Amino acid sequence: MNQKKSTLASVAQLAGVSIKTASRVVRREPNVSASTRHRVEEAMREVSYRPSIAARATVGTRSYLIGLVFDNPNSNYIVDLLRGAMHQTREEGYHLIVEPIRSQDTSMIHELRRLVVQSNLDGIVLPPPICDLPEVLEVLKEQSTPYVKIASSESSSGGLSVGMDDVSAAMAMTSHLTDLGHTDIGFILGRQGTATTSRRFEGFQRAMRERRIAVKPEYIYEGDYTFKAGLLAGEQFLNLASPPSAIFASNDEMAAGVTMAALRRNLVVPDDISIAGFDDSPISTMIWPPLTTIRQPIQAISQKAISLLINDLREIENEDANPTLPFDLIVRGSTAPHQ
Amino acid sequence: MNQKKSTLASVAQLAGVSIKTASRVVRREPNVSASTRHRVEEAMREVSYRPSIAARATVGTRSYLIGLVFDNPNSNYIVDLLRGAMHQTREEGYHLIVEPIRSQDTSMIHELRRLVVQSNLDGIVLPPPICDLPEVLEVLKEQSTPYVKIASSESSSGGLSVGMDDVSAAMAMTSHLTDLGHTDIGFILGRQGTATTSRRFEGFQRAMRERRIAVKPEYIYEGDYTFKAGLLAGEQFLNLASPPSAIFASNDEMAAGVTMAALRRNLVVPDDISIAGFDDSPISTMIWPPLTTIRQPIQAISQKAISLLINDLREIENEDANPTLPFDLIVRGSTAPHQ
DNA sequence: CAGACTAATGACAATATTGTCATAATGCAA
DNA sequence: TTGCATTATGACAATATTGTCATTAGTCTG
Repeated sequence: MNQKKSTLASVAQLAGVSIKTASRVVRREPNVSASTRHRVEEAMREVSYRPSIAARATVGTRSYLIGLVFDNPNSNYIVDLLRGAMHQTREEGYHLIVEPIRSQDTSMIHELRRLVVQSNLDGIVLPPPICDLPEVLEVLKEQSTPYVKIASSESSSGGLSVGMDDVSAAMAMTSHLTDLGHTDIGFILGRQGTATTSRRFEGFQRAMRERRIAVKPEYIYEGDYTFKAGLLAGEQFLNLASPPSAIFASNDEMAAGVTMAALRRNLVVPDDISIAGFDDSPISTMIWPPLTTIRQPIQAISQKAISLLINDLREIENEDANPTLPFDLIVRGSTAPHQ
Repeated sequence: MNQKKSTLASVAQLAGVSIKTASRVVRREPNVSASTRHRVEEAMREVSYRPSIAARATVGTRSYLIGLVFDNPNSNYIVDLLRGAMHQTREEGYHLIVEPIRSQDTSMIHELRRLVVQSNLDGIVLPPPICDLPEVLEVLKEQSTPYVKIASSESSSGGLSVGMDDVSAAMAMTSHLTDLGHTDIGFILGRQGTATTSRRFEGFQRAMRERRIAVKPEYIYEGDYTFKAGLLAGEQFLNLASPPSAIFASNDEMAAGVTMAALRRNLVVPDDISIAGFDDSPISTMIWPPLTTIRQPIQAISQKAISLLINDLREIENEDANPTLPFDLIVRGSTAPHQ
């Protein structure tokens, strides 16, 4: 049983240096000779040293704690976000504190403040829709807690936001459909007022404009990201005198709804109609045929957010280039050449 | 700006007692006179005192940290579990550390041990399927870290498990169907070897036996909890010379698959065939008609688990009564009287 | 080679809390 | 009132780490 405690003191003793010097090596501070650094690192490996967050936090400078608050009905999104964030925090020797908060709740702001000051968070990750609440940003500025927003609407002021290039992704999907020969393409919007849906719609429109294909008003449906909205949209489109030959829904739930609508009319997907989704949510492979869709790099996004928070938020702060991460266009069975 | 630090020292000074006495009041230790206790509590309120977890953890007795590890493909389940666990930990003045682990990964055990010893966890919650891994339980016993399992299979040895009474729930659903006049009921099993599916099947069988209704072998299908399995099961059942008039799938994804199979044959649910699911997952209301299903009290279960871990694990340990929490039978549009 | 500067290292205090042990106050029986 | 037991309280050490400042070693410049 060589569980031997693994404290900085034991490392220092083993390496024959002072505790402080050992600390310097651990924290990658300058002014340590190469040889001692080497010796200490060896000792660290020997006793498999891991710094105690508790003690670090006690002394008070850094807490080595990153917060992640969420209030989002979409569990898959949250879990992916969590996975990425946890991986990165662990990588950097930090820990993650996760807190669910309810956006509308009046006591929310109060709880948020408590979380931030009591746990002495080094930073906080704000996924949508929380990242678009001005009062939240207010509190964080007031407490001067660094934060990174995830996929926020560009209008929301202040702070860095990391996300995906929704416009390009929607353009890519639209191009995929036009490349297959489709020109009559229906588009289903998501919930009104969300940043993502307007960006996705913009991408669709821009791609269509580039190809000089007119977008008919009756081919636009205002949905709300639900399966049912997709079902209704599908029925409405298919009832038209000249229905579209392809439908691009701005998320997978709605695309699944369209699929069901098509099925009800005994249409064969993708032979009779192509259907495209967005998000690569689990439902996209749970239905038949599986959906052609866009995969968001959610884990990568939250990793990036954490990494920014821990490492180089300061430097980047001034240049307001919100980093975007690459997406994947996933072609599955729901899209095919226009016949 | 009366942010004034709020340490135990400040509380003690304000109350005119020693730090130690203030600590005693905070920790509800005995041997404090009513008057001083009162005075200290007043002072705590005054400076809105909150103990520093960091310092507590440093000194080493209790860490006030509870761990929750997970490795589960079902995001909704995890998020619900998280919600309940977080609520309860917050309630009790503890914090929650969440870590994703991969059951099959060889380094998993090592990481788990690291988590437990490094963070000095006061306890850990083990959801399925992790709760059924003997080596995990081994590590925890070795480190003498208390743990509570969630919905473990009864065969898995040692430790308390809190969950739902799957048998009764399946019986309730079966009764619901027989009460509607159905006697030819198809049952779709989940993944082979999981504790839940065998319990649900047992409930189905028991209810049928009680009503003296024979269960035909061709009405049993071995699925694996996926949408596709449900689709295949549905097709197989509906191809039978005398197809069942109701189908009870042991989760909602499969029930959704059955619904799609019925739809493909232009059958009307629930008029032509009743379909029942299990779990009340989001898909149950995303399809049409919405599924009659069983709601697991997931949040309540994880709350209970945390509460047990923190408060009264010791006392209960000996009596091996694994607590079960009440479920809900949710009747929606997918079941109707037999015609 | 002296002087000055820089790099490398360590001693010690500080952090917020809890555990141990000692001391003071109180209650009660003889 | 004395003696004893119990209750209430506090002084002090311990926890693992980081920050401050001082000291030593090493290097460069003239």
